[in-house]
Amino acid sequence: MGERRSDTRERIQATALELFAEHGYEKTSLREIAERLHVTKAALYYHFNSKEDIVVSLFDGLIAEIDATIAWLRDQPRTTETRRELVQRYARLAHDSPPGMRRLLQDVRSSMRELSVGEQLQERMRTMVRLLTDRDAPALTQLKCVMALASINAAMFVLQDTDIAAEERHAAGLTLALELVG
Amino acid sequence: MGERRSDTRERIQATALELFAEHGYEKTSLREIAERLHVTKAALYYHFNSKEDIVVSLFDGLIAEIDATIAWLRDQPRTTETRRELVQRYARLAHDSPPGMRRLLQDVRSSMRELSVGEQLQERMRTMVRLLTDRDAPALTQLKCVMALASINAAMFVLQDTDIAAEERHAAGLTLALELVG
Amino acid sequence: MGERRSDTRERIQATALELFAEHGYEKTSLREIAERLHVTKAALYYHFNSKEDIVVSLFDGLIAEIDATIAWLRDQPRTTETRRELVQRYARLAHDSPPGMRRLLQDVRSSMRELSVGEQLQERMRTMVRLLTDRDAPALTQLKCVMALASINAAMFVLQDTDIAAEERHAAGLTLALELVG
Amino acid sequence: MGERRSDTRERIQATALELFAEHGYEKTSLREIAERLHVTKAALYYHFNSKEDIVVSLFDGLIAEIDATIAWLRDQPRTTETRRELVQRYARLAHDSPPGMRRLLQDVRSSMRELSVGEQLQERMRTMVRLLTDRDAPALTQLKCVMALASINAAMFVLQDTDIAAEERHAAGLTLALELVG
DNA sequence: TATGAATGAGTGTTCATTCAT
DNA sequence: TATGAATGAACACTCATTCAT
Repeated sequence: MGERRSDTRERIQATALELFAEHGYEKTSLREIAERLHVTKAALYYHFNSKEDIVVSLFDGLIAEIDATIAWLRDQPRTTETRRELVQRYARLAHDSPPGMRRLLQDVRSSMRELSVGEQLQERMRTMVRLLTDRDAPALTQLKCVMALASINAAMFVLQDTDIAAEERHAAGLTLALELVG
Repeated sequence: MGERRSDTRERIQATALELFAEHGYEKTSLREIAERLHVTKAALYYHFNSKEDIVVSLFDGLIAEIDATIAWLRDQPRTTETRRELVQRYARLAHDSPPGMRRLLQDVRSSMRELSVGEQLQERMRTMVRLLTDRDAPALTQLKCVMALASINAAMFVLQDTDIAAEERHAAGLTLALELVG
Repeated sequence: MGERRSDTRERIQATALELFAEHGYEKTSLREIAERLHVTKAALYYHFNSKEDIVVSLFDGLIAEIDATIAWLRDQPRTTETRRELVQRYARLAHDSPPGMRRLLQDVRSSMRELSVGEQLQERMRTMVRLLTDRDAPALTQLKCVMALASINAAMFVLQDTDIAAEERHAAGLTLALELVG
Repeated sequence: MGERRSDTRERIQATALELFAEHGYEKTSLREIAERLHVTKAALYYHFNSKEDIVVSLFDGLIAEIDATIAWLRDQPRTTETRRELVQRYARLAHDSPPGMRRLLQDVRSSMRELSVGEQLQERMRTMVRLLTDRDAPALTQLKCVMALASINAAMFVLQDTDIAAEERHAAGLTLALELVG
């Protein structure tokens, strides 16, 4: 043997991500996940403590990376250069996430409103914005910061039905984001 | 005489809006709505055919206004001036909607994904963007258009925990939107 | 004026008969009846005391006629001639009933099991059979009697998908019935 | 070891059959079934996908046997001998079914009108009749065929309140059926 | 002769979760 | 490392019925 050691946990995560992205967290039932994996619901509970635990596990790599970014950000001066660098890091993060991840992220505010992980993510976002601008910067400046990050996410979805390629959409998002943080 | 005649329908709508905005459409049950109104669930069904019917009714004023805007838009040349005018109209629409409405709107993409009314609203949004830019405009241009409208919505929510007043947030959203379609 | 005097009651009966025959008594709701008549459910309650009251009213003409037949039957000798005469009367009754009525009759045993009117009708049937044969006649004789009457009802329905005309089906039912009591 | 392994599914079927036979399919609620079994409604859904699924499961042994009979019938010449043989097979089927089954069967036409399984059973019946007689046989002949099978069912119920024993009733039904198919 | 508004009790169904094996 | 069996709480929805107007 050697490094077998049940990939089931990973398979659950992958399937859950697929389905959460497709129908949303609330509308996806554990039954669906289990069925698509040809295991029983109870099996899910062997690997995770609850439904929420599954979604949390999906995000914790990302959250760690965001935390690292925040840590780095704390040591930087609040200059335009820093802001551009942050935008680029964030874009890379988004770009390297699986598509389901990005889709899920998009919905965090609404579908996962009452989940702790939702609150955690939003908290991180707020922190980043706070670290990017003075807390008493004008509303417009702060809004631009927020929309910069939002643009990167949005780019992947809002032009989906056009014939613009994914890479081009991503590039457009990054360009706009950079423009917004000036 | 005058305006008696059971305002229950309106009260249902108001309460539903409150709760949908607070917890999302899916997570709000008819029981909650009924209880908050001190009526039975069955009473809701006297006034509406289904849960979806309630949420639809909340949106249909707005949808009509968007349709009017779209109709107007079709007759305009695709100039910067038109774009600015549209942004202003849209901002006015958003500004005049009750806060719950705006919140609900924010979540249309995710919480109301499988509802016909969700699809309808997104379709309208796509139409507006298509009418604002050439269909073969560069991705960046199109994305800016989308983010312009998004900024107006977002302004109300993303800076909510700061000490910036609602009016100032709204103004910032409008300013950014104008800049983006500029 | 003169003989106006609301035909609503009759219209309710007609519509109820239609729907009861189509979907069965249980599966037909007062809402459906009311909607098809373009009146409110409450209007039904002005004309009838309950849902059961409606179905009872549909049958009471028929029950009266059956009672008359039973009264006549009591005075007859239990001869073949009497049996043939009864069969003919019953066939005429069935033939003159609206098709919905016959269909409903067919289902009395099952769909209206817990309704008093169902029990009443079955009771009448049993009485007729008892009056036709000695109570200690062999099982076969009694069964034939029952099946004779059943044939008349069944004829209208069981061959419905063939290309045999209604009149011919009815005639076949009568012929078989006569043969059975013969 | 041996035959442990939760007989719950079978117990659900037995109880459902009882209740369906007693009050009809529509009037029997899952709550009643569950209560009589001292389980929760949700337990029923562990074993069956829906209420209809339960009733379908009750019939599928019978349907298989009817299908076998039909298959056999297809290979036979349409002689009196074949008809008599069929009647005997059918009588055996009926005789070997639990009483609730027969009762339920009796009501298929009316209480289970909108259920697929109801349509399936009726379809089988029509097929048998078609295979028994030429499709252009006189109405009377076809009707006799139908009533032959009906007699076997009816015999068990119509004389139930007399003091005739079940076995004698069954025999009478068979005798009449044989007489009818000539 | 109706209607508008509402109710209480019920329906079938789905869910996340548990636990002995 | 799983499964079979079950639960309790909820859900959207429908029904026959009532009653003031």
